[in-house]
Amino acid sequence: MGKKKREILVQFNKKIILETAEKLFLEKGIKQTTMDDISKAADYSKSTIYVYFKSKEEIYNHIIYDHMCELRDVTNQCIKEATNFEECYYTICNKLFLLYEQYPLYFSSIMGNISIDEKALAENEILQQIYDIGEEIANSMTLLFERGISENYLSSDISILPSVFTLWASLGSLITMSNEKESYILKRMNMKKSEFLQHGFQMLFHSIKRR
Amino acid sequence: MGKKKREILVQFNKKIILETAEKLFLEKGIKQTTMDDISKAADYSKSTIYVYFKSKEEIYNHIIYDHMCELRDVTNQCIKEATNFEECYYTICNKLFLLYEQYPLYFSSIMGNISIDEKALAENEILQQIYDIGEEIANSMTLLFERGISENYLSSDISILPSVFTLWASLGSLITMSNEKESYILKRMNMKKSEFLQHGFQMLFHSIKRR
DNA sequence: CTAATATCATACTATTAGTTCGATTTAATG
DNA sequence: CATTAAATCGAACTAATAGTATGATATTAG
Repeated sequence: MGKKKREILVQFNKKIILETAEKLFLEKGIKQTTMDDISKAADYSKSTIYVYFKSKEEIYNHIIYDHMCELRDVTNQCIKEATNFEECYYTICNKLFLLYEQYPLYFSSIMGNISIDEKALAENEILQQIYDIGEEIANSMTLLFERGISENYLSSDISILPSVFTLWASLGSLITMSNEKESYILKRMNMKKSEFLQHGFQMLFHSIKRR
Repeated sequence: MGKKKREILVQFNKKIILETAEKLFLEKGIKQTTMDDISKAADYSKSTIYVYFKSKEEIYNHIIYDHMCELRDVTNQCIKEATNFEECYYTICNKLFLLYEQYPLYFSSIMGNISIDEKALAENEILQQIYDIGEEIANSMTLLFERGISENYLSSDISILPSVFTLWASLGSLITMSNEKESYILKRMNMKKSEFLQHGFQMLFHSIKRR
């Protein structure tokens, strides 16, 4: 078997394991899913699972990585297609919300791993890759903010990178919170989650908007 | 022994166990601290520990509860002493940051448990108490926002409760993030953590400020 | 002193991540 | 087809740890 073919097979096996793990994680929770569960459901022996991934955490990190790539693609898409900064801002906000709904288990990690500190990163390939994707996203957002300045939505003396990171952290936390507290929001604020989120997105828009 | 005296002893024992657990959690991490560790360090047998707390999670929740009480007291203090809304806002921001530094392990839970959804809350006394403290804090913040309106820092048609919760989530996430990414912030933005935070606090102030 | 209560030590169960290793299967290659 | 190397299997094993059970011992109230 040529080297190419083998490599394809390896990726194929990894993919099956990851997809199975993700399905189980969603069904019964990450903590509650055991390596034996994954092994049985994916129809590989446990030893084989450990050939492909050196720990459960590495499986988790690979899932995060894949979804961060999706996030990067989505944001880049928004930036490419938007007609102006403000529209792009709200589109990204709503896409982030969709991402939460699609991957509630991973959303915080996806958002929070944008440019994590470079600790113990060197030894771990997948963490390194996660870091790199985070940087790509941060760079795209920086470009978007520059566009915001040129379109006069943002002041030209805004500190771009600090603003990007503050906004990013706020959006991530807002979206997570609106889901965790959905019934509270309905009861105490008489708002649907989506209304609450729109309010929050507007609020945070004003945190960066030119004054 | 009178009932009073016994009750005092119970509280005393609980306190020792909690303090010991917290010390160990800080030293070696929460996950890495075993119930046997706590038992040995606190000098109670493991069985006795389980008389006072029904699980490790309950110990954790009691610690959270205690620190949420501190947070409530601190915010109330700020609100009482501040000369105006803006000053109070920044004082609370800085107090939150101090709280993070004091309790890095619990900060997210302290901030995030403000008014959690009422699920499975009924059966669990300490979670119920945590919920109640969260409500107290939310109420204080509501009063503060009303003062902000009357002092003309905030617009009179602001949606108070949604704004409080969005701000709260944003501040919590910002503070946590600034610590996790401290070295990144220094390297890429050439800012000390405290500078970055001041920038973020100002940004978020503009998200609520009257326009 | 007696009875109730609190504490103790110890051993136990159950779960699960991760390892080991020899047996078996698969497939490339001559 | 036969040889060989790589991949996979399976099953038993280790180590860690939350939580339980139990019977003995100590403390204290009345």
